[in-house]
Amino acid sequence: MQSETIENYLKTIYHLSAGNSNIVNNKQLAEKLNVIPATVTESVKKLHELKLVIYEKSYGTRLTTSGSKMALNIVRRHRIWETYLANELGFGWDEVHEIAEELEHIKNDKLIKKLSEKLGHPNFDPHGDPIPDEKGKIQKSNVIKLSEVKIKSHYKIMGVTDHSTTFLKYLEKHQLIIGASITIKTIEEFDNSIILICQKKEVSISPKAAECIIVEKL
Amino acid sequence: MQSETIENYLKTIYHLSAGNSNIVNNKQLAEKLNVIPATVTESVKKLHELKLVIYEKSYGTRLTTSGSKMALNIVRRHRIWETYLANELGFGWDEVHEIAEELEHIKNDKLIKKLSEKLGHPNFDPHGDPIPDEKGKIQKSNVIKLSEVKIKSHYKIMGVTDHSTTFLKYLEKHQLIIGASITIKTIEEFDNSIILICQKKEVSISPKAAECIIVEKL
DNA sequence: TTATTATTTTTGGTTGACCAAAAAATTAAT
DNA sequence: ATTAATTTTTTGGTCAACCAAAAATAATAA
Repeated sequence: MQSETIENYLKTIYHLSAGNSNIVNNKQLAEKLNVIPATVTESVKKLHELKLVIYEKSYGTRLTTSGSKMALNIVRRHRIWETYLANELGFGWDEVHEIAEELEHIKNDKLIKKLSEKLGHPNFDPHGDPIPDEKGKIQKSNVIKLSEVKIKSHYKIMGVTDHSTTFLKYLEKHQLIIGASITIKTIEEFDNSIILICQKKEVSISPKAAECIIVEKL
Repeated sequence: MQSETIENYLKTIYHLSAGNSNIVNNKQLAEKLNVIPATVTESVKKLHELKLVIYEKSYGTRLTTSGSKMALNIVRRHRIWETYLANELGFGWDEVHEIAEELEHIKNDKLIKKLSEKLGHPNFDPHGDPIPDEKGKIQKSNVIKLSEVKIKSHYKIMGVTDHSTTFLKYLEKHQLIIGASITIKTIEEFDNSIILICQKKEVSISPKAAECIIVEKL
């Protein structure tokens, strides 16, 4: 089995099992990997042989310890590259994923080490997703989307995932400033709008906008 | 045919034909690509179908205009990456080639554009090899190794291709400074040592050291 | 020019990653 | 519990990129 194929399978199993070692089924995998389930059956058998997953017939697949280690390393590479592309090379967040899908397969640990160093060894990527360290350890994040906040809690606005001028204008109009602290007042039952207090003013944010705003729990 | 395979064939044909459209034969290609000649026969037939090369049976292969364009683009990508790894990420010149062999296949023009921009659109890589521009144009270089200089000519020391401390000590001892102008006095017939004048002092450089010093003709 | 050597091509075969369709097994619904 | 729907696996097959060995062609030397 080719290393790029292995990496893509492990990464996908990792994501589908939500970081835990939950069981993943063939149909899901097939969908994410753009192959048919029959192909997945074949592949997971081989990965089982390689002791990277535990595959139980007609039941499902989960990562072994070494498979998990590899998966975390790929996730690390992917997110380091995304962060590097965004922060050091000025790419938009909408562009970085696709390029990182290719770059993540470059096999050179020193390269990732250098990139991480340049970035100041970040623990989170621009989307707020954690970057596993060299040993695969993940730092728990308090960073979520504004659309996921709980009522009456306090947050800090960390950034946005949409850089369009229309969205930036929206932020300005609603007086939302990156770095500002906010308190969630209520969430409208009718349309899920979020009513929050920012700089002592009450503002209402649409669910669509809330999807694009990254906040950190205080 | 997979794009990475195509790229490796075109790049290799380009190098073996020395930038011109000289004919390349299967044996040479097979050697460089680490495959047997029979495989090359098969592949160049396909490349001919794709109009990227002109393959004449039992005679040889050369690049078409579009094949040449592609080859130059790969060379560009390779050398931009090498330069970036060396200049921006602090890799040694001995390390960059291998990594660039992988990175050159990442298909994203904007990425190369950004890297080139960061580097100030260099026309030459750290080895003195020219970097083709976006259109494939190559700037003729006056940069050569000290081992290739002509007698009684003037040069400027541009850099070195060996970064070991032993070599750097050698340079110091011989009072060779990057940026300094030099004049070639003679070349020893016996052992090809180069006698040159640098900062008004006469020094003798061994052929081995001369291989690692990059100079520009003035 | 003929023999020898080198190179190229042909032929038949492998492996990895995939697919389509049929069969088997599992899960859900009545 | 039986049927129906879904998911999984099996079976047979493709395609790209490779190889080994034999046959054909070209180049070189005697």
